[in-house]
Amino acid sequence: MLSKKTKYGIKALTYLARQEQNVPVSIATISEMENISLKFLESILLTLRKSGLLGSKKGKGGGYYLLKDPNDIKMTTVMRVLEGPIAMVPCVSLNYYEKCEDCPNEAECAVHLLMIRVRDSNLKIYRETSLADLAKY
Amino acid sequence: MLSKKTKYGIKALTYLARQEQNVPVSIATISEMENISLKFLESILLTLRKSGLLGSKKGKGGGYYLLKDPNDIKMTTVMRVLEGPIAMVPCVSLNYYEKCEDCPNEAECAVHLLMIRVRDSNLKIYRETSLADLAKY
DNA sequence: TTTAATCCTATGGATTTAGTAGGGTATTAT
DNA sequence: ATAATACCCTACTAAATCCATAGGATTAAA
Repeated sequence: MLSKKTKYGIKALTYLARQEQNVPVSIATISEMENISLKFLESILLTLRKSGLLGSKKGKGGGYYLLKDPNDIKMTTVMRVLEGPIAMVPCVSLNYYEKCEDCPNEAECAVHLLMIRVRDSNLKIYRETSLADLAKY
Repeated sequence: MLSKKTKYGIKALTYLARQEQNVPVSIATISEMENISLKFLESILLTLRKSGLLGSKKGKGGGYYLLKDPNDIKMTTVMRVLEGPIAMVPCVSLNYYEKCEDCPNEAECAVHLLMIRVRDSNLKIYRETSLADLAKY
């Protein structure tokens, strides 16, 4: 299951990508428009800012804004920041590989084999999908 | 992340599929060969039996065995039984559809759009992969 | 009748999730 | 300057899920 954190994070990013101009949007605005708990959203946007996807401006008229063109924000990045590794098991993770304790031979492991296929296909989708693609609709 | 339940379940099914003859194999045997906690495996095999994938034989010389040819056991079935719905959000689930409370319009929802793509590609993989495919290696 | 196996229920610790609460700090418009 | 606005940070919690264990009941073969 996708966590609400990720779900809300994607919604917020899309909302920002849909703005005509890239001016700061307040948390409160996004919270209202996308029906997301304000405080929870606050923590999510903080994560996104720390990851380098968003910039922020304090004070009156402040808020969050995208740091890059939506076409250049791939969903691989977004998913990794919000949801964590894309692989469903550590033994097929590209960035966070870990050997399974119980598994003597990865080459013969059915789970390993299956999950490599799943990882590759998901990776393909996330790589081919940008924030701009999702914001279009 | 894939749950251990699913991971162990797939391993157990593969172990059974790799047997020369389809005779009952005890929980203890599978547990040892695949390094899975016996009691946990027990509950998993019970689930698989209740779902109709496995048959069981009680008493001495008893154990679990596949009810169908491994070629006819698709991973869609296995994943749904062990891990639950394949969709990452209920609003794109074929079998367990649920509308999102917060989302006024699915057609414009970025999460919805993205997760449909993910669902479709995963579904394709699970449909095209049988237990026999995984047991080959 | 003994032994070996599944069947079933319950329980508990650990971890994660999805928030909530409350205050602190920085910036900007006026 | 100062009030208003918005970001920043920490801590807490209720609920759910995950992983596993325990113990007994039931069944069937030798």
